[in-house]
Amino acid sequence: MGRWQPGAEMRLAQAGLELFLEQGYECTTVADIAQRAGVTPRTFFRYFGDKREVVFAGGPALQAHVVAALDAAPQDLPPLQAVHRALDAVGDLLTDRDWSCRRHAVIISHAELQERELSKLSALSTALAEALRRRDVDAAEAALTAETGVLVFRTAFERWIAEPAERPLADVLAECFVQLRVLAGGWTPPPG
Amino acid sequence: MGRWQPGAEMRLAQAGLELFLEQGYECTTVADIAQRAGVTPRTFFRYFGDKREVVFAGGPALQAHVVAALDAAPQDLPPLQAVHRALDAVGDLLTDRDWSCRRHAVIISHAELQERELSKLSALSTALAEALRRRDVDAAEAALTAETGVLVFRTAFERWIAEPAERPLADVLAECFVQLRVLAGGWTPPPG
DNA sequence: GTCTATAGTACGATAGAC
DNA sequence: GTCTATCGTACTATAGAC
Repeated sequence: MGRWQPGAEMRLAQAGLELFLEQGYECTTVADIAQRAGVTPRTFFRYFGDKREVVFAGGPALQAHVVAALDAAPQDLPPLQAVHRALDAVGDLLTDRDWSCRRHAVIISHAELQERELSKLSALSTALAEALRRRDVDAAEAALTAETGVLVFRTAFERWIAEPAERPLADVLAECFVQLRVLAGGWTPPPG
Repeated sequence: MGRWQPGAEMRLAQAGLELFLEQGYECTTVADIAQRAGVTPRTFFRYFGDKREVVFAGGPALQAHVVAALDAAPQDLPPLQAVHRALDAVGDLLTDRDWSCRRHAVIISHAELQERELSKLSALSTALAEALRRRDVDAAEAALTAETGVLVFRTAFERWIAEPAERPLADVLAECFVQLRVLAGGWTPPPG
């Protein structure tokens, strides 16, 4: 066995989330997180560019999953419906609703983390826009469609977290897409 | 004459933008900005919570102007059209396109500033949603409508900056709203 | 792994406007 | 005198350089 335990990144991510919940984001130093994970602050900055990043540890994998889902969606789907299909795939990796709630509570507890969250979702938009371009969607339309899809997802996610009743995230997402169509195009769902 | 020149905040904002353009955001310290503005770093932090804020000096006034425009819009307008009307009012205060370009160039030059920009636009969304609630729009619909409007505005602003031809921002904004309706609701503009 | 620059905070002092 | 804006200093923590 080596000089150090494997899985430093995961230990750091878990320690960070725990400490932010226990004593708050501001009152937690990088040194605290590193100590709980059994490494030095130097190692923390090896895995995470800054203190905020520790909250977004699983992000790249999630983004790759969503982009793959968009690439796998039927080619004849209209762009926004394809994006909807892709965002449904988030549910595959967000199985632990309790963890999502805790993580969300940490994020809304501090402006720095909310900023970073917006930045991460913006990066997801960009990645989805690139995937739309691979489907021969015009660049301007791709950008607007991807941003719109991510906005609807964000709205749906926040409702899902806030709701007491535990219904599938995909249901809330579909509901929000209907609401977007209503407010944007004046479309109303058919009766019955 | 007093010990200090008036208008420290405006001098700091101008010095900050200049220095970020001249030598880059990273290579500019708060002390540099303070020195060019003729104050100490301590005074910088009196006016701006952190180094990034200096780029967003005019923000609160702009937001108040847009919110006032939404409050002044006819009550019978559908929510998203009222938001569109409000965002048209941004053009009243963004008269200097050259300055907008320089400011935009600074923002896209560094991730920290892009993050803060998203955060500011998010705050604008929240303020517009509150204004929609004053028009008796349901809370969930107000939030989604405001976010959608700001998203369309952001897209329009970026196109306006990128375009070589100098057409009014309001024209680009209208174009983007049409594109949103098309991609969201399948609506197409009437021929002729 | 150690060292250092910079961001950002806390407290106190000072100088002018009124 | 009060109020407000500036400055000085000492300090912690982040983040990057060596």
